[in-house]
Amino acid sequence: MGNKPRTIRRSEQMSDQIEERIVTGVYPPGMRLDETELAAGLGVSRTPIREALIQLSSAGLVEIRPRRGAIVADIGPQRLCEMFEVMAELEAMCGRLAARRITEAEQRALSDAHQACEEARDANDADSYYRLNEEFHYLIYAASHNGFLEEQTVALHRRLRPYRRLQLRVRDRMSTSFAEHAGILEAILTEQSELSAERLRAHVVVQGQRFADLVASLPMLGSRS
Amino acid sequence: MGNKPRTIRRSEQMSDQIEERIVTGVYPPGMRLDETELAAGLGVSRTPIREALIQLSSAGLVEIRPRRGAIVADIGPQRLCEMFEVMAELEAMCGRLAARRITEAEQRALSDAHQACEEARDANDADSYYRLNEEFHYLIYAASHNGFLEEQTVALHRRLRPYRRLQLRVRDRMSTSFAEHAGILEAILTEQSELSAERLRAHVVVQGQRFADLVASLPMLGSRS
DNA sequence: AACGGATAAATTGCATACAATAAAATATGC
DNA sequence: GCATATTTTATTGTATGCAATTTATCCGTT
Repeated sequence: MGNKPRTIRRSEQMSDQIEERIVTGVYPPGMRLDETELAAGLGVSRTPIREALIQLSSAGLVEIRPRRGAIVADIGPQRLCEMFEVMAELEAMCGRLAARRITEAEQRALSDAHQACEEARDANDADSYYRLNEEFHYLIYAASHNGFLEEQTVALHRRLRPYRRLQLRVRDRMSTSFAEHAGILEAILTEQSELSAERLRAHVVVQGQRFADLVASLPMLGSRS
Repeated sequence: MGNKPRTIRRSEQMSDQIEERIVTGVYPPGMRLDETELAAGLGVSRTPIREALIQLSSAGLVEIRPRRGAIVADIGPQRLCEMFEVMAELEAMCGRLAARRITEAEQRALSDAHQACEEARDANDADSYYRLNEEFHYLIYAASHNGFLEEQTVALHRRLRPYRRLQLRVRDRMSTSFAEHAGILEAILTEQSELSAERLRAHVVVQGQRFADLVASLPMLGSRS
């Protein structure tokens, strides 16, 4: 697909770097992000760092408190549930549109992705499954043929990523997830738009609920300086 | 309601200023935003301006092309339709949740807002109606009791505002809009969540379509430097 | 010894200076 | 005379310096 103008701005690169470290948990929620420290660590001046932090703040990944510095966004259980609620609806919308608009090539790609998930499940490879699961979902977003919706959904997905990581190890996660995927795939391939939407919504909602339970059990996680 | 920590950052203020001028059409889509010029005009240095532009870029209101400066986002008809499609779904979701969760106080406020709209319609006061219409919708967002959803919906609403302005003068816009509002209000007050969602979706979709027609008729508007 | 206030240190926010790149203008060759 | 190459100019991107405010430390008082 058409790759964008490819920015060479340092602040963009810094933003990507920091975002990567946030979503992979290197910088855990609540961690303080010192501008000078980051600048020194990444080998640039404070200016690109500041610009990157502002960008990440707009994306909701960090929180900037005036005169008090930036911290990795530490989203409370309440708000997290709200975000999953919206995520479920966005995914449902992607599914509804995808069922109506998916091309044959996209159908094949989606089926392939599903099969790849199956192999990862059989191999009990959680890391691979996580990655392939993501690809499966992203293909649905793209098949909606609504570029704006795709972007919004991807953005929110990324934003929830640091929290989703926590539920990787839940018992039988892969099997239930895969079974749900099968239902979703079938609904999309048979162009049942409302059924696709419904199944995707349920798929995400259950993730959110699972997650909420997990959060409730773990009192709190790394609020480090 | 709870007002936030109230930032004193200049870049935030600049961002608000520039956003205001964009959504009110003072800075029309496609217009070049010169950092030095803006800085001089707003009485600050380039730094807060740059930070503001980055923020607005994240919000989708301006587009920053590397080394080539920023322009007010000029969204094509295609993408605009996509955005209205998403907007319709977000509003529908707000309506669905609002119907289930609205409090009695919020019911009264919503009814009052509706009545205010009626008065503006009777007075044939388009400007007032536009403002009151916005309030009506915002009350529904808030009544969803999902703060994240509310934020996202408001953000997208704002982003579409410069384009919505164009259809203010469509014949009988107020009357049809008001009639649709009546149906929406009734569905919410009787707690019919799916009906609320459906009517809100239709209400927004029709806006999007009206707008698309309008865009198609006007070949293009102000792409000036 | 604990609490409160004053001073000191550190960090953010803004302004300015400089460097790098793209656009414009001018000159040059055919 | 037009197209192309080169210089000039303007604007963005980055670094640094300074001021303002917050946070930490230290000392005095109760």
